[in-house]
Amino acid sequence: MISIPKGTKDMLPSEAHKWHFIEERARKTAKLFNIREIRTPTFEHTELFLRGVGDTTDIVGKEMYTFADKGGRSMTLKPEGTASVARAFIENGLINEPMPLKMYYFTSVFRYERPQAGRLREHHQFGIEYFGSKSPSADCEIIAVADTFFKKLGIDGLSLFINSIGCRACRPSYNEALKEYLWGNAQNLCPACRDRLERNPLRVLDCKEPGCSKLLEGAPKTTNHLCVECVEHFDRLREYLGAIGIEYCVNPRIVRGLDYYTKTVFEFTSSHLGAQSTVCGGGRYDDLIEQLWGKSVPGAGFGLGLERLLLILDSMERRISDRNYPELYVAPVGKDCLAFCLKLTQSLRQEGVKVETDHMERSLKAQLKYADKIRARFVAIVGSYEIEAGEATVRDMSRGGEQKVSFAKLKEYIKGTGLRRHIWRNF
RNA sequence: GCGGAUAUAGCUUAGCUGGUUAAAGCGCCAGAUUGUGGCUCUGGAGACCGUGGGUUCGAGUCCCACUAUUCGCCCCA
Repeated sequence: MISIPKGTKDMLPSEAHKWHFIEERARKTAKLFNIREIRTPTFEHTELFLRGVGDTTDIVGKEMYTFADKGGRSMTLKPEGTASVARAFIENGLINEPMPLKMYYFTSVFRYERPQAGRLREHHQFGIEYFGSKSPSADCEIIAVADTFFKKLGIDGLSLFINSIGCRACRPSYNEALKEYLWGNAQNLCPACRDRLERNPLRVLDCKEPGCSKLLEGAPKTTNHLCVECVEHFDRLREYLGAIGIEYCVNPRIVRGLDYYTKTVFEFTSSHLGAQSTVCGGGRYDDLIEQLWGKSVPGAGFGLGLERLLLILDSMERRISDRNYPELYVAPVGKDCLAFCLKLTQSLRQEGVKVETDHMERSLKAQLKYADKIRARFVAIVGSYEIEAGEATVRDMSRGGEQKVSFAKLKEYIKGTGLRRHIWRNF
């Protein structure tokens, strides 16, 4: 038996409606903010991620699905969404669009890691990217997009943490201060952190080893070493978040694992998730486009994990009902009526009625049983009597009543009696 | 890459200190007379008990290895 690859999941028909629900709410949210969709390839030249995400990161260093194609080019399955969008922005001259340029995407993300609760080797993200604005109002709006989306889904128990990790101008001096502090106590650091100290000192900050955590309590904070510009940016972001009523908590320990972030970083965590509690993470990346292209264009965005979102919805026992039931089931009585029923079914579908009919050559009794299971609202029984009389015997499956309806008026009857149609449309 | 836990039908599980044809519920299929669902009843299909080796007269049960799953570490959504 060939099994599914480690860390991947099938999306089965019985849970399709949950994904559709999430995707629809995401698209509606994006529309509210005037954000348009972009789609980029599943794989890119490896070089893009080396330059964009940064080769000191764990993602690039040990988690990428990299392979040589038949032409000998090194390709990599997207380990995150932003680099691809940045590449598309540059390559398609989107700099000439009116700024800011706001885009959203759904994408598969691939990382070679050990799976655990809320972590897969292929997962899916809803993400947004804003290009062209260096104003903290853009950071604020990005956070508002995520917040609005969560509210639309009816999710609670979320916490928003924000931080500023500075920019090219002030980060080096912070790194120095941090290194100096940590060097004095290096014997208390875990081996991984001792290594990080040289390569990427910022990363020590979010280590959860007890020893490191304790040491970090007295460590210098990024927010105390920011340059004037970064301080102002962070202050204004907080002011704007306050103005639109989004609650947040400043957490100086938040450092994202992607090198392109500057100034603002943030994450939403959920109490409903296990150890991997971050459901949405993002921030500002003012140097990313320049690193890839040479020209400087500021940007900011977030990535939001859809599997984790689904875990939250499940653990909240928030029922997402599947209302995509057939409006009508056409039940042929005997094989002789099949051709007639196929024709009837086909013409009803052309008129926009959701119809199902028999493909299992079941008895009438079994067909009614089946119609009940698939929750068809009506059943049209079509036997030789009905064909002769020119009208179907229509059974209302929730009430139990039966009525003769001429074939020509079936659609009218089904649609007209569908009292719930109005409610369905609002869903 | 490193730890811990688990592995019996499609799903959830039972299987007592090793002992004959491995159970149950749900689900699936079919019937309970003549063309009618939900409830009930009856029957059926479906398991090389994760894989390989060992101990034993005898292994689903004990031992070892491997594999897979799962939770956690690192890191991330």
